[in-house]
Amino acid sequence: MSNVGIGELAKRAGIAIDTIRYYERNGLLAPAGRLASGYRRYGDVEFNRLRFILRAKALGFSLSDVRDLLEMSASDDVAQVKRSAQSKLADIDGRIAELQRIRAGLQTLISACPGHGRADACPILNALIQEPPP
Amino acid sequence: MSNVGIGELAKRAGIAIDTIRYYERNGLLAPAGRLASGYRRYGDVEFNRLRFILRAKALGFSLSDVRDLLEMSASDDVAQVKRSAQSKLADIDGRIAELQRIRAGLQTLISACPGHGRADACPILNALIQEPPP
DNA sequence: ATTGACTCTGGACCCGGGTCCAGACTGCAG
DNA sequence: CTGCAGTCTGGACCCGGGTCCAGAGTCAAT
Repeated sequence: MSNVGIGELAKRAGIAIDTIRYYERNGLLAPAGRLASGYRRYGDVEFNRLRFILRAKALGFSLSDVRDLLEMSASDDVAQVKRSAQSKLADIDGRIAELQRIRAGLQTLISACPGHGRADACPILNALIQEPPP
Repeated sequence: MSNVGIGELAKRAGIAIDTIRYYERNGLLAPAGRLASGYRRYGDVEFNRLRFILRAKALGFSLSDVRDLLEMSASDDVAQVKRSAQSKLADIDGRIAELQRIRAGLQTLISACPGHGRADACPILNALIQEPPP
């Protein structure tokens, strides 16, 4: 199958060529080999690895998280992978809770704001002006 | 009251001096005046404005959002402020929904993962390997 | 008057995650 | 063989939101 150049790989993955080279520089995705000319060649293994990277990123992992995941998967350390996923889940829960806290504050202010009149009657502005920052 | 220097203002606001100067460079907070020496002086107005900035940031507004809010509040355009807050609320809702989608995907994988055994039996790794990135 | 703490400026640097560029070289179709 | 698209490298640059630094000048307490 495969054995494609960087342009084709980028096209198949739906990302920019530069991004692939960026991932390579950062130790996430090395080409399967090179032509005598130096042109990178990629096979199915690399394509799947790249999809792994993109998928993990979409799940909220940073590139260095992804690097860790790839290392763990290479080392067959399933327990570690699971722990990492759990820790990422807790992280995401924290982010959701924080956003919900912010949302509630904003919603309260919006509900109380008449939407017209003088600025000093606007609870949104007043809250920003008067409440202590956290 | 007040009429303090930048160090005192930073201390009262609980942020770094450099951050105040950074906000000034970015048009968010100018000092009330300067001494002949060039030293910045700040009064209550500036202190409140700084708290506004910090509070708005904590509500999920970017610095350029905050700049807009400050301009709106200066122009007494309450309707505009309310619309901006509503739009920020929608934005936050979107971020929450996205995180919940991610969370659900992750949770499913974690539940299905035995946490031991070979890597190819781990649904977390398999999902990352096999599913198409979005 | 001296000293130590404070402040000034302009600019460099950090992080993550890319994006873009120039100048040289290569691969492939016609 | 020519011509053009593709690729190579190293490095610069972008974003937001700061952070740090050097060298010079200043304030206030003793």
